Amino acid sequence: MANIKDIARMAGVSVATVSRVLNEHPYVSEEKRAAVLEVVRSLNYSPNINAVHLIKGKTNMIGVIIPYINLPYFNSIMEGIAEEALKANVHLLVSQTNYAVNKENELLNMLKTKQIDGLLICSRSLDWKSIEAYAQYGPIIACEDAKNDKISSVYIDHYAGFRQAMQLLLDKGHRNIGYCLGRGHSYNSTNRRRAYEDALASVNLPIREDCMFYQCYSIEDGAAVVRQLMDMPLRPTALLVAGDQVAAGLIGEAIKCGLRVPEDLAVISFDNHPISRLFDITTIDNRLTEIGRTAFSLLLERLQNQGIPVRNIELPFRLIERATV
Amino acid sequence: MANIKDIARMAGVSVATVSRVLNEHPYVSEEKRAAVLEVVRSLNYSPNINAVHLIKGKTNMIGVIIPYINLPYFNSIMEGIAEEALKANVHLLVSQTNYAVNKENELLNMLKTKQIDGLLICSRSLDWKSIEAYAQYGPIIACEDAKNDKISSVYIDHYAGFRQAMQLLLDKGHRNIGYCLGRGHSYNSTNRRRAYEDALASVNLPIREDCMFYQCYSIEDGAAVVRQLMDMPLRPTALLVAGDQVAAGLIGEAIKCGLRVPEDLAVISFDNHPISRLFDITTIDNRLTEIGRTAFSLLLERLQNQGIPVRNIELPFRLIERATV
DNA sequence: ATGAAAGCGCTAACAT
DNA sequence: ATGTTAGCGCTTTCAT
Repeated sequence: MANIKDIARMAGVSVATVSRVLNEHPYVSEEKRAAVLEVVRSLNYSPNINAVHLIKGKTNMIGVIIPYINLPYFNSIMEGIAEEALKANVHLLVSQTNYAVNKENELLNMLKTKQIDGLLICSRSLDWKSIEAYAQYGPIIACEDAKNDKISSVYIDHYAGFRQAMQLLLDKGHRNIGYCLGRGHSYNSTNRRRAYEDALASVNLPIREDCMFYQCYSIEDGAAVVRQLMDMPLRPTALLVAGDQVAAGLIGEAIKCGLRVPEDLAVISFDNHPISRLFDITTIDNRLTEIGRTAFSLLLERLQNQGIPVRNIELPFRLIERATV
Repeated sequence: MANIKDIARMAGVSVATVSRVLNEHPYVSEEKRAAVLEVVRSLNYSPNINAVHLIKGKTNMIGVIIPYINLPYFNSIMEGIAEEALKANVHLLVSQTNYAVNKENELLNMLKTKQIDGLLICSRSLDWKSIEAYAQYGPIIACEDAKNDKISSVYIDHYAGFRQAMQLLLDKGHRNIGYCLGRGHSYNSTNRRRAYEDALASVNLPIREDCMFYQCYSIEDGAAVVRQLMDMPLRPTALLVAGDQVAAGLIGEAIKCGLRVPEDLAVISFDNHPISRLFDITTIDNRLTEIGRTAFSLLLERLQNQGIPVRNIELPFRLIERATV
C-alpha cells in the first residue's frame, strides 16, 4: 500500500506538504494542493491511521460501556451520546457488555493502552474502586452517580424520583402500592427500593414483598405482571413502573383483563419515551438523552483541556402528569 | 506515561530485551526477565498499542457488520464468531448498523486505513460491487452468498430450504400456505419468496398475497399474525415462518384462539433455536452458529496466509421434523 | 543471551 | 509557502 512518501514523490512535493493538504492546514499553494489531491485520488490513498494515532498520542475514539444497546433506557442514553459524538467528530467504540466484568475490563484496558482516549460508562458491574484506578490513563465519565472524585458523572436522583412518585400515589389515597423494576440489585434499583420503603414507612404502611416485580424490561414483561396481579388476593391499586414500555404492556393487558386505569390500577412510569405519550401514561422524565449528551460533553471538555476538574452533575427529573394516575 | 525505554533503563537492560520478555520470546535469561517484569509491575506499565499496531502493520482486530445484535438470527451467527475469535485471540469491533449505509462504510474505511485487519459481514445494505472495492485492503467474509470472487462467503441455500419446507407442506395436502418473513426486500427474503412462488406454481396454485406477512421478528409479531389470521375468510392451513421466536408466538396465540396445531394450522419455522425444541416446532436448522464459526475461520486463514484464494462454502441445512406439521 | 540500530507511516517544529 | 528532519513507541534484524 502506498504511503505518504510515495504520494510526496509522485506529486513532486515534500511529505510535509502532503501532510498539510491532508490535514487541511493553511499555507499551501493551490497548485501543489491540487497536485497532491490528484495523486491521492488516483492511488485511492488513505493515511495509515495507526501512524496517526501513534504520533498524535490519541485515537479520537472513545469507548462506551453499555450493558444492552437495545433496552430503551440505554438506547436513549446512547442516542444522546451518538448525537454529540457525531458533532464532535469522534468515533465511538460501543461495547455491549451484558454486565460481564471481562468486557468492562477489556475497555478499561484499551484506555490504558491508548486505543481509546476516554471512556463513557452507562452502567456497570465493576465497582468504582476498580474503575477509578484507570482514571489516570484518560477521562472516565459515568451516567450514574459515581460518588467519586476521579470520575465525572451525570445522573438523575432516582431515589428522589421514586419518592416523589410514591408521594403522588399516597396523596391520591393509594395504600396498596407495588413496583416493577429491572435488575434487582443494581445501584438504581437499590435506591428506588429504598425510596419505596421510606415512602411507605412515612405513613406507617408495611412493605409488600409480593408487590415487587423484577426483570421487567419489555412490553411483554409488563403484560405478564398483570396476569400475576389477577391471581392476587390483595391486588395493588397502583404501580410504579421503571420503563414506559413495561408500563404500556401492563396497561394494555390490564384493560384486556377488565381493569380500569387509573380507577382500578394507577400507573406511574419512568423515562418519558414516546410510547408513554401514545398511551397517555403519567411518567417521570429521566432525561436520558440529555444525560447521554451531557456525559459526552463532560468527556470532551476533559479531552480538550486536561486541567478541567472532575464534575458531578445532577440533572433534575420532571414529573409529567397524564392520564394514568 | 512510561515507555519501553524507561523500562529498559530502570531494569538495566536494552529495549530489545524488554520487548522480548513482553512478547514472551525465548533467549532471555531468567534474571533479566525477572528484573524487567518487576519494573513493569511496579510501574504498572502497558505497551502503547498504537505503536505495536504501526510496526506490526496490523491491529489484531476485525470488524463485524451486523444489523441488529439482539435479533436471534444474528445473535446466533455472532455467537459462532465470538467463540472462534476468543480462541484465536483476536478482538472484535462489532458495529450494529441497523442496515445504515454510513455505518457500513465506516467499517469499510477502517479496513482501508488499517484500523481493522479484516471484515465479517452478517448482512448488509450496500451492494457487493461497492464492498468488493475494499477487498484489496484486507479479507472480507460474508455470511450470505456474495456471488463474488473477491469476497469469501459461508451460507445456506435459503431458496432450497424454503422450497423443501413448501414441498413437505404440499405433500401433506396443504393448499393454502402462507409465510412470515422479516425484511421484505433482503437477499434472503427474495430467494424465499421465489421458492414459495415456484412451489405453488409446481402444483398450479395461485400466489396468495394476503398470506404473506412481513416485519416478523419477535414472539409478539408472531402472535399478531394469528390475530390477523382469525379475521380472514380463507385462512391458510399452513405457515412457513422465518425465525423460531415468531413461530413460538404464533403457535401460542393460535392455541389461545382455539386453533389446533398442526390440524388447523401447520407450522414450519427456521433456525432451530432452543425455543423451537421447547414448543416442539418442526424447523429447518440453518446452522447459524456454524456459519459464524466458519466465517471467522475463513477470515483467519486468509489473515494468516495471504495466498489463500477466496472460497464460497455452502452449508447444508437440515430439516428437523417435530410436532407442528 | 544481549544490544545497537533501522524503520513502521505519520506530524510538526524548525529552517529557509 | 515549502522542505528537512526529529521523533511518536514499538519490533526485529543483525552483530557480537
